[in-house]
Amino acid sequence: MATSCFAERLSRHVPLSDAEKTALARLEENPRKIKRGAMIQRVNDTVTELFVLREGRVMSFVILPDGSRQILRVYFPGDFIGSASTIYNRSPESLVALSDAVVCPFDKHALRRLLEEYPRVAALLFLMSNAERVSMTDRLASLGRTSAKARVAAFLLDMFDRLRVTDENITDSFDLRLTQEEIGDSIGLTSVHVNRMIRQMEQEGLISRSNGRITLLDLRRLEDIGHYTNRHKDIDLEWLPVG
Amino acid sequence: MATSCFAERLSRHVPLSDAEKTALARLEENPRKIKRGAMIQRVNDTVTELFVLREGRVMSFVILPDGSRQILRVYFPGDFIGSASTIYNRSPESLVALSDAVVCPFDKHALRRLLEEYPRVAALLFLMSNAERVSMTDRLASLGRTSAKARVAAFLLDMFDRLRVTDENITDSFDLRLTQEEIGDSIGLTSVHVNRMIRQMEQEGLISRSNGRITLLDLRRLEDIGHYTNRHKDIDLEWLPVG
DNA sequence: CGAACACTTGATAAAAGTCAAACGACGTGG
DNA sequence: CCACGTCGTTTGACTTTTATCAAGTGTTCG
Repeated sequence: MATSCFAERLSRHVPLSDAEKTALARLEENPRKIKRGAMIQRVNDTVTELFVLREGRVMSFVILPDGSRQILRVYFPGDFIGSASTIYNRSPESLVALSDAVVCPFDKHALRRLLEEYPRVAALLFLMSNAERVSMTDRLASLGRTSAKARVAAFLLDMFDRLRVTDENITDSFDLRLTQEEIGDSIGLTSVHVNRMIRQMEQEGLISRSNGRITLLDLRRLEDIGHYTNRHKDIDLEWLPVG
Repeated sequence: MATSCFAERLSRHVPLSDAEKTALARLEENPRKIKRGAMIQRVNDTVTELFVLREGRVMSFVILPDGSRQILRVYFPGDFIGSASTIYNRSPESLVALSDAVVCPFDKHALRRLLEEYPRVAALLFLMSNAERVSMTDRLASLGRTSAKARVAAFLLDMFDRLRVTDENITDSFDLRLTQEEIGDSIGLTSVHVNRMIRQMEQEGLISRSNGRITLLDLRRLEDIGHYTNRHKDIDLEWLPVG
């Protein structure tokens, strides 16, 4: 059976049958290498493809008329990208590789056939979609109602916990590999202010940095400052149809 | 066949078979009247129910430790509420009725059975979930990267277009039925500042008000100010499995 | 080596928040 | 039926937060 990044991710939550795994692996039959900074999808493009991200990092974002950018989500290996194009003709967001990456594009009709044949996978994707929605609402509350420092703390914790889902080795430090400008564009701040907040948190002993690697020194206090809740702990897939 | 608010909404996008309509109607077998201000679901409650909103308005929100509130979404009749509880044991958000309302609660296992029996409905729900996600990202960009005035404009347009999906009569005015504080809590502003923006937009001839009813006088300019895109126009459900 | 890029820091400006008070509408109970 | 209380809106004075601008300091990579 072909390896599948996506199946591997999903099977962390719930056991998959071999048939399901094989079907999911078919989505990743066409890996494509992408250079850092390359555009994978442009806003308003007519889109018929979705992607599984196999390696590297990708972001989705929009550019407003005044030139400012809002990063909507940072994707990690195993993530499913571009579900918006199942329902809209034109892409509501752009996709750019944040690092050299490998993405596996597949036609949206391939996804449809998958959902028809494997109702359990369909339900699982529905659930993942709902989880992503909750993740969005968490960030919405962060942007709408918390201070700059709280947003930075929450953002770091979110990246940390998402990376930890797939990488067992992470205990208290991780490579963020985002510029301070990119962090700012994710949480609605300028790079200058992000810098001030990071610096302040470093001085307070909340985090430390060495060449791009971030260490979270006081998780408890960071969670408190960021009003952060780790949602991954509460996931319950008992709801899914039985295999 | 029993009437179903939800089926009616979905069939605006795509034709449903009678069997599908009947199945959807079963979700609404237990209508429950709710008084304005009543709590339907509390954050962190163990939840096993989802809802279809039949009449009135409901909001989902979170309260941060400092007491401030972020409204996550305002729901209108025909909306499907609480999909987060399919995947989380404890509700990540609270639900309160903004007006007297009628909601139809159903067990989350009833949803699962529906998805198993009607794969097309499953796909449709997946799509609706993706549409809601895009709606969230639009608001994220609004909160993260636009001015107070832009946020108010975008918010009004969003409510306007969402109400128009189900109410043919709306041409340029609508009953918002939200306090300025609620608007502020939706878009990350204080009620005082919302008031100033609304007042300013009124003086500039962008909108007008009379006892709670809002008239959008210059849609073009409002869309421009709010960097607003009406997503409803671009929906394409050709992707769905054939009936 | 040098150009490009990211980070850092200070001075100043703009946007939005806070506090406080008054106004108006509405509904309810005496 | 009117007085009063509650709730939402409006307005002004002042404060805080964050953005903007500008100039410097690394760092990396061709």
